[in-house]
Amino acid sequence: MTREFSKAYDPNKVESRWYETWQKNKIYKVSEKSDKKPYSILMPPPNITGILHFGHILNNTIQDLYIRWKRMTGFNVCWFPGIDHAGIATQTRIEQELKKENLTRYDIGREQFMERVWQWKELYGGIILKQMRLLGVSCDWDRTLFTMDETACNAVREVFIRLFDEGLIYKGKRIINWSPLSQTALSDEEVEFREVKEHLYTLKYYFENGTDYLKVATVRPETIFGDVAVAVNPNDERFKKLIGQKVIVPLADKIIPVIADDYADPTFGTGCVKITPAHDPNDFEVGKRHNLEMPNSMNPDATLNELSGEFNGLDRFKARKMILQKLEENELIEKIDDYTHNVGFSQRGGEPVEPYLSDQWFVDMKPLAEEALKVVLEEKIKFYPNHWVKTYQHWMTNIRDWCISRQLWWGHRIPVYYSPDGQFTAADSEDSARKKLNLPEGTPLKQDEDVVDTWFSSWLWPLTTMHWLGDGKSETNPVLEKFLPTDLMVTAPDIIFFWVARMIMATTKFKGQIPFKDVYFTSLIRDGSGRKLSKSLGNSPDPIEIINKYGSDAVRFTTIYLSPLGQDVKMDVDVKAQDIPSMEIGRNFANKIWNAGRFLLMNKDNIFHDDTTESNFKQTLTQSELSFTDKWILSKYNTTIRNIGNSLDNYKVNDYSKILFDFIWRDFCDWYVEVMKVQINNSANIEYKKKLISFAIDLYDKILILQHPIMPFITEEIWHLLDEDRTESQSISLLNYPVSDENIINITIEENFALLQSIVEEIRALRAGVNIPPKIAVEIIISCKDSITVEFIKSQTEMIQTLGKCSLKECDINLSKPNNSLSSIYRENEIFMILDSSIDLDKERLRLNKEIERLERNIGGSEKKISNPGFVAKAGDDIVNYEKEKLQSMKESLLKVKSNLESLVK
RNA sequence: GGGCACUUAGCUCAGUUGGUAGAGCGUUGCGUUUACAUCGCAAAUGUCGGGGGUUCGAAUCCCUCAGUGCCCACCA
Repeated sequence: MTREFSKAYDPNKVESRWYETWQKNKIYKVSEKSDKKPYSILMPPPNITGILHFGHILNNTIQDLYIRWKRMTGFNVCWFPGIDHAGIATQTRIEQELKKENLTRYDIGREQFMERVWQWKELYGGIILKQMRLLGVSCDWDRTLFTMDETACNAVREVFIRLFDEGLIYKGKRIINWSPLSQTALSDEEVEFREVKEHLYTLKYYFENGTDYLKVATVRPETIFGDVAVAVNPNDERFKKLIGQKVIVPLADKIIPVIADDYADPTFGTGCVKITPAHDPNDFEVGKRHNLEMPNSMNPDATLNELSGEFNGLDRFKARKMILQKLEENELIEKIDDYTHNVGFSQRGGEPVEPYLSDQWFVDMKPLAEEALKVVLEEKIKFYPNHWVKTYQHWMTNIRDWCISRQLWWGHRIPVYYSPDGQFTAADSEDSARKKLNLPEGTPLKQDEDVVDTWFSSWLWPLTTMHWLGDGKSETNPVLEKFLPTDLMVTAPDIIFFWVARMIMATTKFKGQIPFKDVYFTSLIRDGSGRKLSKSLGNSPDPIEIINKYGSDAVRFTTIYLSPLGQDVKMDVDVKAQDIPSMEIGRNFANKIWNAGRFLLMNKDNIFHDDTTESNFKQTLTQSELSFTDKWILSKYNTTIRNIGNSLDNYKVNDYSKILFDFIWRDFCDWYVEVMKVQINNSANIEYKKKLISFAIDLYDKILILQHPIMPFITEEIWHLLDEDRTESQSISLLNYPVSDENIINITIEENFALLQSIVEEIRALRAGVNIPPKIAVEIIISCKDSITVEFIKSQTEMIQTLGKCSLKECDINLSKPNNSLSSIYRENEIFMILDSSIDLDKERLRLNKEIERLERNIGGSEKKISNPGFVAKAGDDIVNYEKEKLQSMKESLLKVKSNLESLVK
């Protein structure tokens, strides 16, 4: 062999070479000018601080699979890649670096800080996109968008202004989720609730004049310095007469009223609740209703402030301890109970979120949600799996305003300008702000210091990737016209609200179009004990290591193979060894595919060398030269193509992988190749052999195309090896995906081949049952149920003999069982295996007895069914007839097995 | 508290419109036949979570109970 075709497949020698070649030849370059039907996908942009994890692998493999498949089925595909600036994560990263130099961002100032971030972005920000290349993703990298690119910035600004002008963005003083660690507001979606075991402290709030006190329960005694009232339920008889009286806040010497509000639940705690409007959303509402003051007793870093007297400057949790101590000393604690409740934690920082009263910007979501819900309920956008629609609907109908301002520097700065006298407006420049506010030229304006939530740029992703500017002047362009709406969005379900829902809102609102037609919610990858793979849990091996170990194709295949639509995937992770052993599925499969190709080429070479005519291999078998098995594999091949199409159309990607796995391994390798060997060995006709091998290579070529979307590298490599004329600039990924030819699918042939397979398997089972070594060719006699079967089996004598390692002595109808023989029945055909006398027959008797038991059991069930008048009357004719035939067949088999057993007893 | 999903062989999961169950891994036995030991051949293992209902017939449809996972809300 002249080619490099090692015994075992080595992905490391293949994968990176091909990726470079594809890039060099720009084969995935996209033009919006193509006449082909468009097909597009938006790549969910990974964070610039991120590194590749298994979520990305699954997600991008699915996308690449569809991109490659659609590209090969005649579409002009465009996969828009990109990367997200990830406000909080990135800023935190840079601040950590500054900390090493004993600096804070305030020391170097906003401008310099931004420079640092951009420098960092240039150095490390693209790592994850480079890692994704290892996966073989076939996107057009020239179209990569960064959410802080100028066009994206413009769009964010314009959208902000537009919503502001429509009154859909407003500024408000509200209780928001405050992250003390990042010192910024968060949206509701960025808060995770976890169950925490704490204590419920019942404190004594003494009446202003008197020795009696009110019992007030709280889990957060550190917030007492923000108390402005104690609320009781107006219908609570116990406290009715106390309403309007004054009590003293413990340790604070502050006098507050007892008020009546429905919020107080008489059945909970003591029935009295302290009202701290600046530190609890419910208390805030009570405060508003009663027009109460809203003193803030905390600093942005969650230390107590000067309101808290001697506790000023203490961290909230330390303060709690100290305050409790002091309360204890002053006998102000009535009792302490264990208490388990849910506490909100910052999703990114991991620390408990502080409900915090502050001025923030909000988007009024209700007007946007209406249309966004409609397009999903009307199935203009379809969710796969469909059950996510309910989740989506629930969120959309109970939607709350989105807090979009972040007290960060890294991000899109809020385009709002303030005049010295407190007027403000949103505008794209100071000048236009002055105009909007009717201020004289030269009036100094101050821009808002805050930036918007990262997701405020992400929600425009369908538009910004396609160069939409949002300024009303360029509402469309050739890219938008071609590729919007996109066809598929592939994403994890955990960002359905963060991202999917908001993209739908933004695109319907600003463009009047849906952003995508189908949404595929991927599985979540979990470890053996069901935990989500994550860096913080330390249960996620580095995907790069796994790819290096098993190959990208193997990782792609295994991941898809194990990921059913709509269900999470458990993988046997071995973090210590940086290993995921189940990746062997894909690696072994790749090796199998490799070796099948190797087999074909070895044969091609052998036959070529034997050939004196030197004619080429372009000639293949004619229709009349096709053998039964050739026709069978063609039928199976076309069935496979049809099934693949159905699976992919319905987003059953793991079905797709299984269909190909079974077809290539079970049908093509286990059976067709084995039969092919017989066909080659049994023919002396070199022309026939050449045609046969050409036929097989031709078929294998197409099988590789079928497999290409899920295993791009190995299929490209073998496809090139199979034909030396193929040049480097040619690619299997640009070929047409085979189309199923229904006329070639032949059920009769598939059934007959199944009979052949079963007969061979019966023979193998018989000899395995008595441990006959494979070198001994046993003698077989087959007694068939009819002459058609006799004819068929005789035509397959060579196959049966070779595959069953036997010699077929006789085949006819109604042959009787020879002495010293084993027997087996398959669909009323009896197979006898002649033994050389001395073999112990006990095992065989046991086996036959078991078979009799099984048959009798099934016959019993079947008879019961048929004798049931309801069954015969109500079941369909075909089912009743089928049942009758089955019963008849089983009965005949039973007779035969019984008589075979008797012959052994003799 | 509300919602969604899941419960099938030791493990991970298939099971299309209801007709008494399949695959891969693992286990056991045999095997080195010139594609492949990252392989081949064969074998064993299941009252399809419990109970009830609809039906001639339920892993499949309905109800209920139990368990697991996730999402939403979040009473001090």
